[in-house]
Amino acid sequence: MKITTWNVNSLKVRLPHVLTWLEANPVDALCLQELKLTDDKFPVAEIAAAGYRSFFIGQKTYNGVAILVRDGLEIDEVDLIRNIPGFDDHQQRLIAVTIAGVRVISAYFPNGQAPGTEKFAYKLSWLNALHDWVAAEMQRYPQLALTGDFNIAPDDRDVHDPAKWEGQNLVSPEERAAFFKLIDLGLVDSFRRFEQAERSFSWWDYRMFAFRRNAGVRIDHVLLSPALAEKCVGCAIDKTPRAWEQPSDHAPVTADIALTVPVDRTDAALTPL
DNA sequence: ATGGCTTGCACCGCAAGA
Repeated sequence: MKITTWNVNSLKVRLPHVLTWLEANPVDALCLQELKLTDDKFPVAEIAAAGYRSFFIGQKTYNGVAILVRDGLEIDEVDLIRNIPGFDDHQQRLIAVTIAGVRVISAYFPNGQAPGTEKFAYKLSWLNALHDWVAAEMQRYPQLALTGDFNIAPDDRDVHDPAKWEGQNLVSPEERAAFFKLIDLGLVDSFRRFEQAERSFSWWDYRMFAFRRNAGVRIDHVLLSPALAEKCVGCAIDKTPRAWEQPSDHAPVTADIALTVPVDRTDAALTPL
């Protein structure tokens, strides 16, 4: 089972990239963030034509998350969750669906702007609510993947210039503490389970030729519960779509889990090559 | 040096992202 997270920075603009990428990378679940569109504008038909079912929660201009699920995979519709239960939030930042018994969460963590700001306080309270909800979810679903744009670079290795970034948004001690509080639940950063190239990042600023200089940060993550982590055989950042024309500023991150997911053959479209 | 791009919205400049 392959699970990918990708902040697309407007699904309207990036739909061609998503479809092209999916054709080359037919993952089981594609978690998207920053849709920046209302639900009535979600491209359900185009994504269905590509062989995927869409689960989403959007809003105008900002935020919005989705999970695209490959046709034929078994989904529990009953426990579809939109946003963090009990956390009063008008920003659409989280969706969860259970795919063949695997709880998959697509989350767009608040950016936070800068430590000390109101947005930063919102980020920390959102992180706190997420923690408590995920803790409960892990009891219900031993196989759980928390994916998304975390807007947190957990380690200095995840920052192109740690000295320059020290104490700033995305790397502050408070944000990193919240990240490791999630890790303390037993979640595993799948990317770090494997040997990776130095200076591996998932986001590069549009400005100052940041991608060309590889001046990035690793803020997009796939965290896995112990039951999934022990079956995880790889995790990789795909930089190729970041080099396409009019790209998202984020790259997709894919975890490969050695799990055979039951496929409903009557439903699965066997598309000719 | 808070600039530097990109997006959406709304109206020709702004907020927000990270």
